Amino acid sequence: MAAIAKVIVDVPTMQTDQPYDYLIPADLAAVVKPGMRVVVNFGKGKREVTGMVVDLAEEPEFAGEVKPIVSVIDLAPVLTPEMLALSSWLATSTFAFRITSIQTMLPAMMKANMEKLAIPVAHSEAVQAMFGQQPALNIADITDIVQLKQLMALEQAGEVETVYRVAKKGHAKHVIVIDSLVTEANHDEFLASVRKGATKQIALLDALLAFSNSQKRPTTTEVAAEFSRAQLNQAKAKGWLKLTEQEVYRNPYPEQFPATQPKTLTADQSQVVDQVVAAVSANRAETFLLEGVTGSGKTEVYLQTMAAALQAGKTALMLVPEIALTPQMVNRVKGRFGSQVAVLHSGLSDGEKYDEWRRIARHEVQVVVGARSAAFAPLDNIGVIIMDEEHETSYKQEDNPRYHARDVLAWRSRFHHAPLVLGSATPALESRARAQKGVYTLLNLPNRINQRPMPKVAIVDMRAIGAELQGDFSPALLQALQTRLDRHEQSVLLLNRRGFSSFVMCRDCGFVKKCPNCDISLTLHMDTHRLKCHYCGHEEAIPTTCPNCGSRQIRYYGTGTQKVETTLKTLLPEARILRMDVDTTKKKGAHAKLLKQFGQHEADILLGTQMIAKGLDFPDVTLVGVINADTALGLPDFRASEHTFQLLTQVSGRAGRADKPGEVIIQSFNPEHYAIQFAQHHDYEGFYQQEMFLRHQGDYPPYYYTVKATISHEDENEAAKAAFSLAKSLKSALGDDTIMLGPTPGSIARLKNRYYYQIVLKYKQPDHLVTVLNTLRDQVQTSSRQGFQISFDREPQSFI
DNA sequence: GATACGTTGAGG
DNA sequence: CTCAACGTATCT
Repeated sequence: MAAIAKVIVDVPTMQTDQPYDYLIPADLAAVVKPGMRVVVNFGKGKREVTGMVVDLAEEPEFAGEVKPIVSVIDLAPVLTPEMLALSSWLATSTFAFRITSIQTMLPAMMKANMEKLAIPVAHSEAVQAMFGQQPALNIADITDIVQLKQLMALEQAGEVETVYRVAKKGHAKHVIVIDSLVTEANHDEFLASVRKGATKQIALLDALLAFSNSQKRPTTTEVAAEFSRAQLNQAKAKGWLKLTEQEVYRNPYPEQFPATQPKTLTADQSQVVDQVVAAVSANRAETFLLEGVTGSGKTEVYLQTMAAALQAGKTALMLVPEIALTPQMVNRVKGRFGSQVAVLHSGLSDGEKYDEWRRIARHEVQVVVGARSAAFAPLDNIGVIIMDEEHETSYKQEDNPRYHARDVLAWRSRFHHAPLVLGSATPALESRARAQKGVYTLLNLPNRINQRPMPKVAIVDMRAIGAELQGDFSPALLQALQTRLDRHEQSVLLLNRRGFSSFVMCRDCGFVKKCPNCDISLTLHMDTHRLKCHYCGHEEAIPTTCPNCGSRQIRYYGTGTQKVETTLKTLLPEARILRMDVDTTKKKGAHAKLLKQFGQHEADILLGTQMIAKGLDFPDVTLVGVINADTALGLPDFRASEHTFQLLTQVSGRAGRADKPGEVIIQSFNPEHYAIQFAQHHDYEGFYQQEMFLRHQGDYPPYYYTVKATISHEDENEAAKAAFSLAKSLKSALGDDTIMLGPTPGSIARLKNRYYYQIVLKYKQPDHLVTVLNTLRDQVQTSSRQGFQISFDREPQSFI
């Protein structure tokens, strides 16, 4: 029997990011297993922390005193061996702490809260006055400063002790079910025992009789409006009913879903399904890139491959971007697989997430659909993994651990020997390039279902309009909107909010000032009134006239949805407008509600930001307008063209999904830009070729991997010095094939009184770099003074 | 992250 | 000399 447990403690710092040896007490010997959370003493004081058992051993590795485990939190492991291994890989590959990785795999509700308690040890008068009958005081609850000071004095005097304890949170939800014992036979007998005029009791008896007759077992909460708990308890004492406590799952989707039948596949679709299913049957961890135009029936392909995995007695995991996880989407999956489905996304409450998580862990479901974090769904025996809209940037987590869901899924695909399907109409360049190299198997769905044509895309040159421009609307777009209003058809208007007001553009010629060294747009800094390059640190004054055409119309560019809505209301007073942006969708369920309203034709125009580009399918939408296609193009981001192309293609696919032909109007200051040109012709492959050429020229991904190192300190000089010394060490440790940019000050150079500097590395050999960065990080931490924070972000989404 | 324990420096 | 204030090594 193992005597030692290797425990990762919940203290997320660099120095404690390693397993600690703890003695397993004899009475817990048979209980403690890897994957269980435990409570241990850590450090010198009486401090309890939670930890995760990651391994067992016969003998301690640590030479010093080994403390015993205080208690176990779980009765069964909450992490499978797979998840423990995954957490270890995640920590090293993202430079995150092991405990942080572990915590992202568990539902938020399982994160234990610590409470700091004051416990009396003497019985003095002062202690009596402070505590009264209470055995302990929770220090966090004490708001009175005077009381707090008294308590501190008592601790000094040794009359009070402070202790850290792990506070267990409420976990499973329980309901109390009412079993009626009232029958036709005994109803009158019970009635006779009740005092005359006791209307409530008589009503309760009648209700109970009704429950018996209809075989209903209501819960106490369901009848709370009519009968209080006190009344029910009394009735229980009289033998009218039985109360039983029952654990329930919170059901976030209580409605019944209309069952959907598998659709007949087109020849293209069957070919794709056959290839993936072959990999499922062969237990082959093959990665497929499914490139399918909007409307080509990718979802049906997903559903049928998942069905095949289930048929083989396996499970299926499907990731969808948060904003695409609409009720429409969920209905479709639940309709096909019914109660075998668990749904995980950020819209659920912590309790709901916990319950869905447990249903998965207990093997009660075979299919999981969810957003990014669902990549860690505790599914066993996975047969197929699907990632829809694989190019979506929301798959990358922007705080620690900075993982990309695609990498996590690839890991799990290898672990389970199950195929991974990456699907998109506009794959990320990295993915498409891997398919080119044969790392991924490329699958194509080039045609729309029912041979529907792609919508016609018109581009309006905003530079040529001048005085006829009304707000942000060209005459052509206004005219098209008016036509839809007359025909009682609907329109979708996209306002590209990316890069709002962060750069300077000429209103006359569309010129955007670029960095002379990096060929990347300069970012506007309002604090210093200068333009800066976030790659190399180049800086210059804001021009007053356009360097290209001499116009004075060069200014900050940007527009908000609210402003557009106001102009639109004056231009088209009879139009009913629905605005969808971060402001109007903040509340839970607001997103779904707005879409439903629009689906029921309660508005003529849906105006919104990127979020309207996905997951909506309305037959009456025949016009899609893009108010400003260019905003993202001005961003200091080498992926700007890619994102613009993806967004325009995506939103174009929203027009004319039914029998009515669709029209797309794109307003642009750069109509000849290749991203806009290729989007106009729905030409992903053309865009891919062109963009790859430019990436090659600029030494950008996918030709190079990238990593962003950020170093910060309270003192600006220290931060700068550390950044430059880090740069120096990097230069000597890395080969000539690594390109280093910076150090430059962070875009928000000061944040929470800390100064940030960053270095961007472009490199070819990922394994070597990970090793170098990991050792360097440890060196910086130990050899130099404290006060530094250093973090690495692999394949960052933003370089500013 | 929290703690005990070291080193400093002002006040007596 | 005392004590608090600050810095820092350590946690199994």
